[in-house]
Amino acid sequence: MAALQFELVKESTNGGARAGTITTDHGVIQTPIFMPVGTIGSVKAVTQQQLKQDINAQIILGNTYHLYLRPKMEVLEAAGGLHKFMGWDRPILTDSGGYQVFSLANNRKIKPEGVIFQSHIDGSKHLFSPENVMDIQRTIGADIIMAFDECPPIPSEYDYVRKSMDLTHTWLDKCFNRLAETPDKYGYTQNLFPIVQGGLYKDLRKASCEYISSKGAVGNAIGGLSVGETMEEMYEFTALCCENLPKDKPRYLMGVGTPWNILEAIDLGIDMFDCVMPTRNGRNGMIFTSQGVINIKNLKWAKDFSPLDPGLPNEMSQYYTKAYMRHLFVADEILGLELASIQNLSFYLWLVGQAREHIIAGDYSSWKTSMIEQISKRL
RNA sequence: GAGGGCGUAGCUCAGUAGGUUAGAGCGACAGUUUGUGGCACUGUAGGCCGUGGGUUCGAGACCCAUCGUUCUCC
Repeated sequence: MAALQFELVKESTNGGARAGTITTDHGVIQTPIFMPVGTIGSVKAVTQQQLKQDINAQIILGNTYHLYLRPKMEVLEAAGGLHKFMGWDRPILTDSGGYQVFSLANNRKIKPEGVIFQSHIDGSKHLFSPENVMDIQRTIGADIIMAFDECPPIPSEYDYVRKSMDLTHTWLDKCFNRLAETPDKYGYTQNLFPIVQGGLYKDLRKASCEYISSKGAVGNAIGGLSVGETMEEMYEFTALCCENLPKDKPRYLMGVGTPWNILEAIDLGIDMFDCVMPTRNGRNGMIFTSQGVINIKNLKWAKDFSPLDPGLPNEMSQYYTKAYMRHLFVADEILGLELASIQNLSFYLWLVGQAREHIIAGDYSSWKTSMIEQISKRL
């Protein structure tokens, strides 16, 4: 089996946007792509069949930290990896748990050799090091695995961010070494993506990009954004990273974002995205549609019997009405969570598919401007 | 018929020894959510405190009457 390959299909002439294909041992991904988040082996409220048939997800995410705690490695190993365990034969990417260093800040301690986490489930303590995070990701068996990094909050002091970045770089070397020492477990290739850090400091970001680029990885990720900065800062630093990361490798902007964030970042040269927003916000009643954003709990939808999203080709978006969706949410019905998740993910996947088509057609920038205006409206 | 309990926000109820603009939970309405611990979080509106008298500087609290409701006994 072969390492991940990235092929550029088309590049914009008046921006950084590009269309490409990523080939993995579990199939091809057409970029730019959005990857639904399935932290513990489940894209919450959505079945694998729906992911394929309704949403057209090409790759999904898992999370090392969460899968390690549940169902635990012995189960995943016995199952033959996460693909078989959850019944998903398309590509999977696992995040390393680096983000949990940030999001579970109250329950961990950072040391040079790794991070000691206190489990949010039973309070037990676990050391996550670059080495054992690689081992864990070997057992989970994702096609793309992420380096173990530290994601400092924004704002953070320069000295802290610099030290944190150095630590992330040191850990990166250890990740590569460990991966080289250990064989693929399930007969297909696992590909390590390093992660750029450096906070909101241009010199650090640039240095991090250079260091990450020097590793010659098959793909590269930008971390440490969408953690408290303004939208302008996020775009500025995304642009800076794109300029300083290899052109011929996929670029993954971690944790981003809103639909309009994604369209802007595509224009800057990003190929891959993931975000909990379509699923988590969907479960809280925020519906993304091709016409704009809906808070489905609002009274104004109570008697609106128009389709949830008349602009999507997706069957579910045509079949159910806004009024029915509001009813499901007000009544706290489980089906509402499911339909909202499917709608939002369908929309995200539709949107990046449209972006790809317009990149190939050569009119991405003008399309992007009008599309952002349309989809960011509050309905 | 006799005796007792209870009437405070849409609902369920708190309201200390009578002391400024009467509170909570739920519900309603709205806002937030960016490499997912947490169908979560934040806010706003909504009350002649059943009604009418009285005591008092001051009553949701005390007294009288009245209406409603509920329980026990005959």
